[in-house]
Amino acid sequence: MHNQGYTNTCTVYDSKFSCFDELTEAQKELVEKNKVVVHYQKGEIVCKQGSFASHIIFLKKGLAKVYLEGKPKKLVLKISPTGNLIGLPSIYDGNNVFLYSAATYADSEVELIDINVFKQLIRENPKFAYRVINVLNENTVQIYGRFYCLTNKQLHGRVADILLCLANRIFNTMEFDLPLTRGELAELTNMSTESVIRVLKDFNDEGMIEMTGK
Amino acid sequence: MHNQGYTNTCTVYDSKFSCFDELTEAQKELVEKNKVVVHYQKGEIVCKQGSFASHIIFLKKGLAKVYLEGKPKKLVLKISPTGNLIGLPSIYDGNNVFLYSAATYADSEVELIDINVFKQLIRENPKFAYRVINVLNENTVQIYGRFYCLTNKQLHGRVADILLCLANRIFNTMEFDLPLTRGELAELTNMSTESVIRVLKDFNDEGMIEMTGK
DNA sequence: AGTAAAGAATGATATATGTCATACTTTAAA
DNA sequence: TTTAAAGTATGACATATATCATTCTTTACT
Repeated sequence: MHNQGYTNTCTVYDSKFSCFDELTEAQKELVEKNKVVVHYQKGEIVCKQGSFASHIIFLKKGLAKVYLEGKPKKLVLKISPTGNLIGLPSIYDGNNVFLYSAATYADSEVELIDINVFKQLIRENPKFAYRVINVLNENTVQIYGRFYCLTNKQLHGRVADILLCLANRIFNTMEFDLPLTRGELAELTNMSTESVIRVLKDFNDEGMIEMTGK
Repeated sequence: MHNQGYTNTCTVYDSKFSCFDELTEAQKELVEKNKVVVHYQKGEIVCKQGSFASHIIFLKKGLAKVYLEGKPKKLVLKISPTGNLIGLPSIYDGNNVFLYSAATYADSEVELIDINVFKQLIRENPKFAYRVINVLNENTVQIYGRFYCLTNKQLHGRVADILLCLANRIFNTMEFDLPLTRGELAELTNMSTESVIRVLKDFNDEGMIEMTGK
């Protein structure tokens, strides 16, 4: 095995923290009054990089990918499971724009919380703010690990990382039905579909994984 | 030209925000009392990834690179000029460890601020916390751009990005003495020294840049 | 000034990985 | 059930980029 970084390399970002439990009843009410629930079907775009960020997105149910737009291809930053916030980095003075796009991997339910309300909560509730900082930093760890992985590991390592990550964080078991196409895996690992196929075949041949069906 | 992302790709992270002006006099005093000033020579390590983060680092004077440790090579996350904080992502409950290493590019002066004092300030001054969030998010924009650049652009694009970035953010002019060796440029662009040399030569041959001396 | 060490330059070669073309298989839709 | 579309598989090939060996140049030290 080649290059081992010291850092975590998981793609799925599953936050330990929920900032909302730090809110007072009155503040929770404020959030309730200033949010909207929206349903998305699989594959739909939840927010678009560069567009005006009028709200923070709470993924109440579902699964989403968060990615940077780009030609010739996007770059997936992370997979966001249920319970995560999307759009936190848009809390940035002078430039209220989504830093990234997000799209659902499955039918999802989302709460849109007014960004100004969110900002107000930060400014009036320091514990909440502290939690938000924790969430942001947790996210940073994740992304840095992935940054290292995609820039310094090669095909086999990248695919192995993703598979392990999915097993640990999404399925919680080593045996699962892969709900992603090879093309989607390719997008996640920043490589070509053909390469994914070949690497998967190698793993299968070496007996590192078992594949049944597709 | 090949692949153009929509995102900023600069390596130098120069923050617009200083969180400290949001502090009260008493709080500023608290910081003064709980900080230590340390001098580093060029090339010295300011903080080490994985070590216990007992303090936040304020780069009072100098220039530093912030990078992830890794075999076979490190990954430079950003260049931090004077006035920036290093170690903010270590504010993360349960795991007070430096997420990255940092080393100076030049003789530098640094203020070490007790991390618990810093955390306390966040918890008791929401405006300060809000500023910290701004700084973190500003950093995130930067890193994401760089992430895209290093994963999806090729040699020539990456070198061009770095040169432009240095010109814009460090030297504020298009004509400057490059204080970095080809090897250091290679580290910044995540490529081999030889490739940097060749790309620079190409740029020179095409008349895109002028090189005099080394 | 002389010498060692570090950096720069360049060509030959190896390797990882993407691209393209084609065929096969599964899934979904008419 | 047939058909079309999407996904999977595989081989040949192209290309970007690293690696290695060697030489030349600059810098720094005694």
